[in-house]
Amino acid sequence: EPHGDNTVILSQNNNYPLNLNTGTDPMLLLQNSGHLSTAVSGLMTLPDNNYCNDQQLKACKKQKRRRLKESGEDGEDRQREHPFIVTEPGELARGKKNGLDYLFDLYEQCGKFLLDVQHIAKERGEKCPTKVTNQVFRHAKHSGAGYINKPKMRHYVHCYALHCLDVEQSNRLRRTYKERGENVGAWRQACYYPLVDMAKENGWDIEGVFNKHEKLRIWYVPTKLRQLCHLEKSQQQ
Amino acid sequence: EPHGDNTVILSQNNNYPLNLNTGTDPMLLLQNSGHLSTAVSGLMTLPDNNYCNDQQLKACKKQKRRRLKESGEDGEDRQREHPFIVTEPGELARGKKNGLDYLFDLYEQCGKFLLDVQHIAKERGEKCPTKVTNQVFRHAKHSGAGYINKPKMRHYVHCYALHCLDVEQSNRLRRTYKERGENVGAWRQACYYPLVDMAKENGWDIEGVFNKHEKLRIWYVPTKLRQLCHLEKSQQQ
DNA sequence: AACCCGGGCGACCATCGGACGCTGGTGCC
DNA sequence: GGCACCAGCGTCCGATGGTCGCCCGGGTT
Repeated sequence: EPHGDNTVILSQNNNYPLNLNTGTDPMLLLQNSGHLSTAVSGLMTLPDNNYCNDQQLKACKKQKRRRLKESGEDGEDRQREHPFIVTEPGELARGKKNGLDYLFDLYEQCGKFLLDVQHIAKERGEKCPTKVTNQVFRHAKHSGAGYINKPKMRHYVHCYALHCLDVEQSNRLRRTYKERGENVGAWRQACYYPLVDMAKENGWDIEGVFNKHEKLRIWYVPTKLRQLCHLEKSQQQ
Repeated sequence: EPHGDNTVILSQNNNYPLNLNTGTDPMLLLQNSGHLSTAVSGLMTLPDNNYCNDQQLKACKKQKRRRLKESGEDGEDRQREHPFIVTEPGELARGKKNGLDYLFDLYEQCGKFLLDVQHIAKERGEKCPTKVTNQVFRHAKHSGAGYINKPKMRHYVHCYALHCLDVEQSNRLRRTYKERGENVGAWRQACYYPLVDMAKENGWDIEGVFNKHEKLRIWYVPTKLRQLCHLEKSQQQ
């Protein structure tokens, strides 16, 4: 049973979120303060998944995608990036994989691209973004950084956040997950909970947590993280 | 020759913007520092007015509008608000008109509605707007403030800005324009230039000028004002 | 070679900020 | 009453933030 990021599963009988991909509880792998997450009854699907389910529309979309692919200018397809694997700090990924240091460097690159965009905007007297926007991704692509794209960067923001806010804990988490042979998805899920802890210590203001950190301020707080904080807060008292 | 807000006209032979509605130069009415606006050659239309000019589309739109009006539920049309007139501070508008104190009060009301929306968002763990957004206008409408709407509020933001940042000057401007029997459009145009002055004193950072003021921070800087600042800056040196 | 797992990212959607210009209220003659 | 003026705001538009799930790379058998 595969599940996407939209499904956050909290176990019924203990206080920790359960990762279904591996069948192991990721929180057991963490030496954190460990008093998070009160009981939640059953599975929880957080987002209001209102995507259109119309059959014809879906078929149409699929056809369009195929058509684009086939007609595509003699197949000069951009290769997709190698997938990430869980690596220790400083470790280079072997084979056709990318490591997490590289992932985090992508966020630093985006920060630089944002600075570019801000300078250009100021020069032109246009409105000046404070966050990494579509415009920044477009600028990155035009500047030759075709390996940067919005869905990827948004997907791992909270992982980068943990890396920024508590390198020690982030590094520990990486080592632990690597050791146990967990996949990237499991590591990514696990990154949420230390952040919820930090939000708690900051009066549940996760936005504020991001804004206090120079490098984090430019990233939107992921919906999922905000929801987890809210859920946890309302369970707490 | 009527012209909309999209046309900013700078006279060729003096240093001040010219208001075409009245044929009088609004800057002559201002006792401000008065060293703004270097020469600009000829008429300037600031926005890139890329509106679709297709005939059929326009006809279609017009028909749609008419249809909506005709089919409209037995004509329980919302009456439009009385137009604003230039009033002195404290002066109540006579007849079927509204005064400028009332206009500015609308901005205060929007500020309150934003606070509501922020509280609700925080309660629900949703993302919390820092500016007056569509959502705030919707909330205002639902709360019975049907007289508040986005186009109106955006139209006069810079007038409210002047009122916030320098009541004295704002009041003087109102009195002068009233005295001379200028219409609201002329007064509104005149409000731009003192703000450009302030931006100049603030290193041309109009965004910063807005952000420093508690009540102004929640309003987007109008495009036109930003453009005027940019134009003025690039003429200056 | 065949298979399946899992994750990269193209493409979609609701909604946003922003603006135009029609419509009709209003005062004047 | 008729007319001309002008501004309120309904309605549109391009672009945004946000996300899904198709597709295929890659490792395993």
